[in-house]
Amino acid sequence: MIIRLGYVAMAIDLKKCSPSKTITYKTYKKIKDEEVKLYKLKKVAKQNIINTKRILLYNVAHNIQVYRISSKLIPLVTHDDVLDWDYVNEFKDIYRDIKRIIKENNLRVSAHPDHYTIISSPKEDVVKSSLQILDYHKNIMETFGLDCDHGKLVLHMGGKYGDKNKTLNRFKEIFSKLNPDIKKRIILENDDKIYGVSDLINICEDLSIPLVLDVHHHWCNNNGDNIEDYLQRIFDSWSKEKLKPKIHISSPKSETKKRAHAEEIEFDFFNDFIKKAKIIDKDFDIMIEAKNKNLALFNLMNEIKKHKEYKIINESTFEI
DNA sequence: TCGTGTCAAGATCTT
DNA sequence: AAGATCTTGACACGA
Repeated sequence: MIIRLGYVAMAIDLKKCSPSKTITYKTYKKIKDEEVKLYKLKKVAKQNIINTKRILLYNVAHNIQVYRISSKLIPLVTHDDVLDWDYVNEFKDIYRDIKRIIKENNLRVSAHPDHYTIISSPKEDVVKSSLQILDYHKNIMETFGLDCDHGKLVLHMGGKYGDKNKTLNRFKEIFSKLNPDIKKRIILENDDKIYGVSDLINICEDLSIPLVLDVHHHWCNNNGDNIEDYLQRIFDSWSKEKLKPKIHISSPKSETKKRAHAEEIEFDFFNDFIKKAKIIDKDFDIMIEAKNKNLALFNLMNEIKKHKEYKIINESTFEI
């Protein structure tokens, strides 16, 4: 069983390389001149995209193939009353480089629209803005040269709104009406409070949506279910599209802050899951969601090295 | 330049 | 009905 590790958004040891810089909405609104507004937006966006390219090159240098881009590449793009500009055609040359890096190195690049993107909300305006956010992410995936099979968008189900089943049905209805270019990209992740694996697996099977298992979320919110009873179905939810499954992992921050993400990945927590996945014995990828980002990935690999049953393949990949 | 408070978002819990 | 809380990296601003 071969497993690759990846990380989210930032490479901590790359200095001055944030892909998530922004201007606050409040500050933006204070600017009077339209040209100045546009200049600011473009300047920040360009830097974020260039930094994303730098991070991708860093990943290639460190043999990391699994990566999630920042959800804030283009500042304020999802605000309704912020100037509309052509962020797709503006930086064609940088996108071309990024496309090439991804393709030549066969990188698995995904995106996770922030948790305010909720298409199952009963509020029409929340759904409307969520669709705009999804459209933006689809555009970015396209500029990065990632088609529907490769550039996936991770979403959560959303709130409870008093009735889980009604919410699930609303999701189904809106999902069925989505633009196919967006619909085919959506994958669903279990959350840490409301929708657990057992809530999502049926709808994922019904609608052919891959289920992204978040091991930490399942630990927080599991309805008494053991993950080993669901793993086969979870992995199978990716098979229809012939995709390698991907899961998320993080460690609880502390006894009192169980849901928050810790700086690092605790080996025992990780190892415990790997042992359960070994029963299925299918290759998959793991997205590390730790505060220390790529450094947590390296530190985890260092821990893994100490254990005989793991065979190290490169800086981010091992076999068990 | 440093540290501290503020910012964005939606849902839900608390007052 | 209004406010606090959750979450996150980074802005904004005063010292």
